[in-house]
Amino acid sequence: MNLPNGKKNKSGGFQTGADVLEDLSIRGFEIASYLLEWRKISKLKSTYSDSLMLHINNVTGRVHTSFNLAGTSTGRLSSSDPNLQNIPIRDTEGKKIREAFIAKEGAKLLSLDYNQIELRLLAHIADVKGLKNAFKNNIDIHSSTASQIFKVNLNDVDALLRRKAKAINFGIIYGISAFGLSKNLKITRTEAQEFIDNYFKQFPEIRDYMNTTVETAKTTGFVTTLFNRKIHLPNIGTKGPLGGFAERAAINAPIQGSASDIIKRAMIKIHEFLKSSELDADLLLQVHDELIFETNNETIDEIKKRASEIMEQATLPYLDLNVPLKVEGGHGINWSVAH
DNA sequence: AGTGCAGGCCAC
DNA sequence: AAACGTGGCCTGCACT
Repeated sequence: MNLPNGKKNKSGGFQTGADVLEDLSIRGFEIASYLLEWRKISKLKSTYSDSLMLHINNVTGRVHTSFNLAGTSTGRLSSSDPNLQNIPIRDTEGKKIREAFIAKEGAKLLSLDYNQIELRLLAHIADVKGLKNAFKNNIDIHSSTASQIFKVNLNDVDALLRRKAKAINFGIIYGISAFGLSKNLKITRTEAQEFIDNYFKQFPEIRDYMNTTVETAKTTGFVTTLFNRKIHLPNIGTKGPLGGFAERAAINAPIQGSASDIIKRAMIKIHEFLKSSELDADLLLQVHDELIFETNNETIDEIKKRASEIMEQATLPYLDLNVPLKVEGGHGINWSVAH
């Protein structure tokens, strides 16, 4: 179509992913933006609108998922038939899907989610002073990070600096590379490498954590969560791309895995609490760092208070974190409002 | 008609 | 050699 040539995929065709189309669109090729729009709408229609209808149970009138308790390497749950852990939330069209999930008459949906649990656990596990201080003082973590790595006052952190710091914070949890960060932020690899160097200069404990974690994994073949659950890494230490994937998984697994241990402990404690109380509430869903309840209108505030407290204290008595866990909540007539 | 893979894209 | 972690579902296509 006389479009500029892009990269080939392994089948020999041109890549047409969203990042490629976005670039073409910016460069004035209108067809790319139309295709992006069509892809977005058809994704919502086929995967969510059409499919969820077919999953409505004709006895209960509800959609019921299946949770797989042993389907991930890190200890997370997974959800299927339908997957209710990837319901859209980000853009306005997607939010309309969430609005379709409504509470029964006389009740509301209550969503309680852990604020930045993975970065908090990284701060604890790697004993990162710069991160721990920010969390203890309740400062927005991405702004705080931007302030520290770009050497500006907290008040002078603008949206762009915060966005960059946020991308780095996420990248760190995943086992960052200059290549990945540059692609994500649409900057050069040199710039990305400078960001990463600055980051490690401000938070040297994180570099130490990454190095020792990968070394341990190479020696033992596994890493562990804060609750001593093992995660095996059969490809660690091998040559080639698989070895690289295993190293990044080794860095990520203790963080993601510990977070999943914690929310599972919270779910058990909340179940026991609800069973022993007279409160009218049901735990409907878990979405990795979030629990969604359906609660009687009169008991929302009580459930919110008690369940949040259980979630925040869920590591006890086995483990006392040196960073506070924080739970935020919202409620409403549908899932979009609740979140 | 069923199976499997690749590419793409939704969530945390 | 690939290039940021964990998943599941959809379409299109090749294959049996």
